[in-house]
Amino acid sequence: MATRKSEHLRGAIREALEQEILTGERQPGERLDEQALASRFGVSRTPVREALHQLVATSLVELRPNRGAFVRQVSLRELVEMFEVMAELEAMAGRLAARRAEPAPLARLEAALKACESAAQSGDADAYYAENSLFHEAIYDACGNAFLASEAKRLHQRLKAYRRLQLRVPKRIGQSLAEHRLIVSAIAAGEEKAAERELRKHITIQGERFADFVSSVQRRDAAE
Amino acid sequence: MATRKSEHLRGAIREALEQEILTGERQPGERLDEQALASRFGVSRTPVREALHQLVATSLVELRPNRGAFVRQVSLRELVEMFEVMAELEAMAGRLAARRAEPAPLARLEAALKACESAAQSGDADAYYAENSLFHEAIYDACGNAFLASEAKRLHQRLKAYRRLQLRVPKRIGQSLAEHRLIVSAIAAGEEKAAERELRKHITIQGERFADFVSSVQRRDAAE
DNA sequence: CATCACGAAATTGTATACAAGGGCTTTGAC
DNA sequence: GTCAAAGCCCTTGTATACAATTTCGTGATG
Repeated sequence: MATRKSEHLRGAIREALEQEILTGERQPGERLDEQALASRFGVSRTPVREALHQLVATSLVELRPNRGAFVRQVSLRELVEMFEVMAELEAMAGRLAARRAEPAPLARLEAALKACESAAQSGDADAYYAENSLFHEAIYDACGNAFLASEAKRLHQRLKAYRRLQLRVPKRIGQSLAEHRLIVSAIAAGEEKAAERELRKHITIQGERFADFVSSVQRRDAAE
Repeated sequence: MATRKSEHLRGAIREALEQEILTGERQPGERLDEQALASRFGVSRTPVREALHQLVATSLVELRPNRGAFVRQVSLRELVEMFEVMAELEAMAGRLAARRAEPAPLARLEAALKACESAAQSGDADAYYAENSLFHEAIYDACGNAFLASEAKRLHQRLKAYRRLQLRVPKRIGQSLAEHRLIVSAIAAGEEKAAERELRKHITIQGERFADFVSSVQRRDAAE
């Protein structure tokens, strides 16, 4: 999409900070100095403050009163909990999509699956990662519940950075793709229970793989 | 709870506006003038703006660029969708609570049920409404997933104003209470499926009753 | 030598001042 | 008489200035 020329400053700043936090460029617990950010972006403190407040709303940033803004520390436990909720929302979306099974969203879903297959064949993990996101969004959009779709996208977005890590696991892409195929055929066939079950499994596996990965890396972390 | 003396202005303003919107004192679509609010609260525009932005994050207020803030118009369709998601989250919380079934949260849940019974006997709809909220929060807290609990509370809060309406329906309180009893016994017995099923039904009924009520009242509304 | 208190510096929170953008009204032309 | 365009006014968006609170440093005292 084209970059809107009249986009407000706080929007641009929010996106920039969001990116930095999600990519891990900004370490959890790091303090975000308003003045420093202002001079870095070449603006005053006002839009920076507004951007930080928006990030607080998305739980990426924590705001201690009269202390400043800090990159929020997300514990392993909380991440596992988030994946658990994500699995439930995805399963619900899949069930509803199977129940409705309207032609147009279904066609988009199958197109997204094909795109995943292409990306998988090319062996490009980043490409598969991108197509994977679009595939899941296609499921949300097919569920016929716009509110559920927006909530699912919100949570998906929050888990984005973490989800990316576990695609590095060998053979995970092929396995993920096989699961995608099962999901699509269940939805297309209108099999609610199968769609729900397969999607729940799909996300739960991601969560477990991720938890294993993180706990093996961050073993040094103190138990909070 | 005691009012914290050092509470920031934007917090107080946010709560005040939130209250006014949820109680319907502020009509949907109504414009919220920054300057007017500032002079009304005896502060400058800055904290008012920050409060409005926070309300945007909770979807209570819509912000049209360079146009100002408006009380968000929630369509009947969107409300039905929100109740559908609420039902799923509550069902999930109930299932997890039944699975874990730890003594302390269970005791709090049973206490909340007793409080509902007392309020129902007194015939005070508002009191039952308040205890009902606490009962549902007790379920969230018993699920052992803090993230799910916070998300459920957030959505519960957003549906608060609408939920309140349909308690006016005669005999609904007694029926609600009976459903609560079924839910608690299922959770206490560790029957995951029963807890999930009863909670889903409980919320779905609320949603349907509410939809009936609204559509009978707002029949004049133009289809958007 | 440690601990507590006072003070100064720095940072957030709020107020005010300025700029920019959009809507509404009025006026002119067809 | 109607439609369109331009200008004024009001509003939001941003910058700067001020106030209040917190933290860290320094010194004095037990």
